Amino acid sequence: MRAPYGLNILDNCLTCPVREEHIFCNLSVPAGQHLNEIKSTAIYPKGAMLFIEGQQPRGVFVLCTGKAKLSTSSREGKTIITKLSEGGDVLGLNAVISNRPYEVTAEMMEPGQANFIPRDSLLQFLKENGEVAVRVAEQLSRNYYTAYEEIRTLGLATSPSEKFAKLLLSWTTKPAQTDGSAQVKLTLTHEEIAEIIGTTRETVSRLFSDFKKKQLLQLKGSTLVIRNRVALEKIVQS
Amino acid sequence: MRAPYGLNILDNCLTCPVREEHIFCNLSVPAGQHLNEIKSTAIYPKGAMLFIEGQQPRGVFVLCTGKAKLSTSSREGKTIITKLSEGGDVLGLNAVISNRPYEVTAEMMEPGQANFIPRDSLLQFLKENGEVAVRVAEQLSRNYYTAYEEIRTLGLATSPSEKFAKLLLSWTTKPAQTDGSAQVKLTLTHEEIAEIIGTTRETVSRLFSDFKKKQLLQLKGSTLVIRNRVALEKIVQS
DNA sequence: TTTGCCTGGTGATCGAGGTCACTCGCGCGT
DNA sequence: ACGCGCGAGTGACCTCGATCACCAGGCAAA
Repeated sequence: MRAPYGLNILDNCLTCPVREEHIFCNLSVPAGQHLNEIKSTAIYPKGAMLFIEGQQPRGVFVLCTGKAKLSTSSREGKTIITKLSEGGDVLGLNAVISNRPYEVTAEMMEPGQANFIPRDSLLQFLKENGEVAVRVAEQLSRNYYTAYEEIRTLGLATSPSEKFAKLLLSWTTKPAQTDGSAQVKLTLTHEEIAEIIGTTRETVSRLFSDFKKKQLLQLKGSTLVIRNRVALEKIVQS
Repeated sequence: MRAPYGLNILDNCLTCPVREEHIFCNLSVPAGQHLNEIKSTAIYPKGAMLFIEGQQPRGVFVLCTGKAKLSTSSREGKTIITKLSEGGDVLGLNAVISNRPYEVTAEMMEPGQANFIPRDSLLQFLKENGEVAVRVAEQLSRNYYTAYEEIRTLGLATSPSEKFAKLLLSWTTKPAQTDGSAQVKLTLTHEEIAEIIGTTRETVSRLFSDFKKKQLLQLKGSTLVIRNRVALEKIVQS
């Protein structure tokens, strides 16, 4: 099955590669079938807005492929990115459950597919499937912990270099590699990194220069190489 | 019934003055009785720690009277206060539901009574009382929104004066009074205010001076008088 | 190719606010 | 009365990072 933007559509949750981690997919057969009926799927281009901060919640989006960023802005235009989402993430859950406006804007950074589940159908589905409701509660509290991590970063880690180091480490905790070096594909612009750690484009640029000079990292094309993990951890401290 | 610290113990949830707003109190009779059996109650002095960040969750605390502050700290000792709690609030809910360590420390600021519900009993109770489980989910998402408000304050409202103005306004949105002035009893030290808005004691002190000079506020003993609400709102902007 | 536009790098400047160092005043216990 | 400790007010200093202002390279559309 072919689709726009050169992507294949995943129209069957049973063969979906993100099936395992997914709170709405790895379900009992009847529940899964019910969910298949109420969901609709679509491919979104880069830059597409799944939903915008302040909108009334229409439903949740289940990101299958692609990447999205969640952000919130002030009226003067300052923006912070609060989370980067990948395949398997459920977006807009809190707003739907509490029936309050979306607290963030969700924008596609890389084209990808997302399933949409309308609010009413979802709530009905949850009432009928207690098992899934429990997963939703767990997901909500995971979201809450993520939010608190953000609060700690913004409120306690004072200097940009500290936050930058923290971010770099968060990108490489997953592979937990070898000697002390690790590689990451760098897909964010300096501007976006600045919005994550709450500083300016220029400062991020200077931080890269600094850290390169101090042998903490290295750039091979768009691949970021962490050279000295322990030194980064010492910068983070807090 | 008399108790330490000159406080009366509320031993009956049915006559509790915070009964209405309380997610665990305003229940059906059988559920309320069940809850009464699994809860224990105690009076805590000022400075008492209900629980500490990082501890495994033992259970939730239902604050009946008194005030508590929730805070999180970095290793170097920097602290931010994330929430001030009053009668009716449920503390530690997220940690209990998700079985992760308490994400904050809860410390009594004014002596008061709290009911304790052990984790196991609560989870069992929730399984048997779906209605209450729903309220818990709603409470979780309320907590989440509060956390996001905090993220916005820390990440978007850049200057201390902006955050300070925001805080002052948050203290007086409730009475929504008369002409444009409002009164609040000031119970926090400058140090604590600094920990709420993420700055230093000295800066808070200077902000009070500044705002007094600009006729925005006034101090009568420990009573804070907001003199010019609109001007504060203009400072907040964002 | 040319023309933009977006991203990135870097210097210069400047001001807000953190830090340090006092002092003052009040309440409290002995 | 005395000393003590805590909260508060304020001046002096100095650092860090935001801001402004350029410029260079890469990439895409015309």
